[in-house]
Amino acid sequence: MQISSKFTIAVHVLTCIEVLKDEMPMNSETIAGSVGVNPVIIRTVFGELKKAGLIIVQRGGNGGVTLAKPIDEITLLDVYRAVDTNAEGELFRFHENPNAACPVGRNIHNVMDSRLTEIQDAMEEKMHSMTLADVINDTEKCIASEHN
Amino acid sequence: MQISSKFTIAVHVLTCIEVLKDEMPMNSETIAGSVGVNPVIIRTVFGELKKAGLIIVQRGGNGGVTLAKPIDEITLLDVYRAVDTNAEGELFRFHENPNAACPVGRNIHNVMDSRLTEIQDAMEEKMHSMTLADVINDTEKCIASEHN
DNA sequence: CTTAAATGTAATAAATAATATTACATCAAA
DNA sequence: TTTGATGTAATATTATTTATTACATTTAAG
Repeated sequence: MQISSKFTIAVHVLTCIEVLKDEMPMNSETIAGSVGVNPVIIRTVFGELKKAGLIIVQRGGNGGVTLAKPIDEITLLDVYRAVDTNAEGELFRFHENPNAACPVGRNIHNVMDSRLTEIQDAMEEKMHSMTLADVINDTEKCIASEHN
Repeated sequence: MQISSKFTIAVHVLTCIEVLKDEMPMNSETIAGSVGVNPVIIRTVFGELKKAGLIIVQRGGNGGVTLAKPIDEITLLDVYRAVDTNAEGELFRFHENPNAACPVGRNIHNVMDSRLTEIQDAMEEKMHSMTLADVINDTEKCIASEHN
C-alpha cells in the first residue's frame, strides 16, 4: 500500500501559494488547475492545512489563501501530519485477529509495536529535516533554468 | 493511507515457523489459525516469501514450510520488500496530472521525487537494521515470562 | 497405484478507502 | 446587493485490500 497523494498535493498547494502569489489569485480554482484535480479536493486540503495552522484561508470575494508561517518554519512532517487521514497516525496496519490461544499470536503485537513505531519515527525524522523553503528554492531554480 | 497488514502477517508467519516448529506442523492451515486470517492469505504470503528466498515450501502430504536462511540473516526490510504489493516499490503516491502549463506543475515532480526517495530510504534503512532474530528473541522472552 | 494432505492459483465477493463531482449554504468584499 | 470565494454534505466512481470458494497440482506414504 502507499501513502495517499494528498501529501504530494498539499506540498504542491503550499508551493503554489508562495511561488505564484504575484502571478495570479491563489484560490481553490487556480490551484486545482495547477495540481490537476477537482477544486473540492483542494478545498478539503485547505481545511486540513488551516487546521494545522499552516495557511490562512479567506472566504468571499477576493478571498483565497496565504501562508500562515515563514516557509522555513514549515516542515514536510508538518504537512504530512496535517493531511494524514489516519486518526491514530499509524503508518502500519496490523492484522486484527491474532489468536490469543497461540504463544506467538498473543505476543506478536507487544513485540512488533515498538519496532513499527521506530520505523515510522525514522521516516518522520527525515520529513522533519525538510522544509517548504527547500522545496521552493529548488522549484524556483528549476523555473529559472527554463529561461535559456 | 497505511501499509498493508501483509507486512505484519509475514513477520508473524516467519516467527511462527521458527518458534512453533517443534510444537505443531507448520502449514498454511495451522499458521492461519495463529494469525487469524484465511489460509489462502497465508499461502499467498508463502508464495511471496518463497520468491524472495526467505522460506522453503513443500507441497503434498507432510508438506509445509521451513526457513531458507538463518534468522539473523533475514531483515524486516527483506520481509517488507517480499510482500510489497506495489511493483515499483514506491512508498508515496503522486497526483497524476500536474499541469505542465504551470511553472510549479511542470517542476513539482522533479523537485519532490528525490526527497520522497530519501524519506523512503530512511524508513527502509531502519527496517534493514532489524532482523527476524531480534523479533524472535523478544517473542521467546515474552513467552518465557508467561510461565510464572 | 491409490489415497490423503498439502500447496498453487483462479475467480469472485465483500469491505474499505481514495478520489471525483455536483450542489448548495455560507461568508465577505466591493 | 451582487459577485466570487470557501465549507461541506451527499453521492458516485474507482481502486485496493481482504476474504472465500473451488479445484488443479504435487508429494509422501501406505
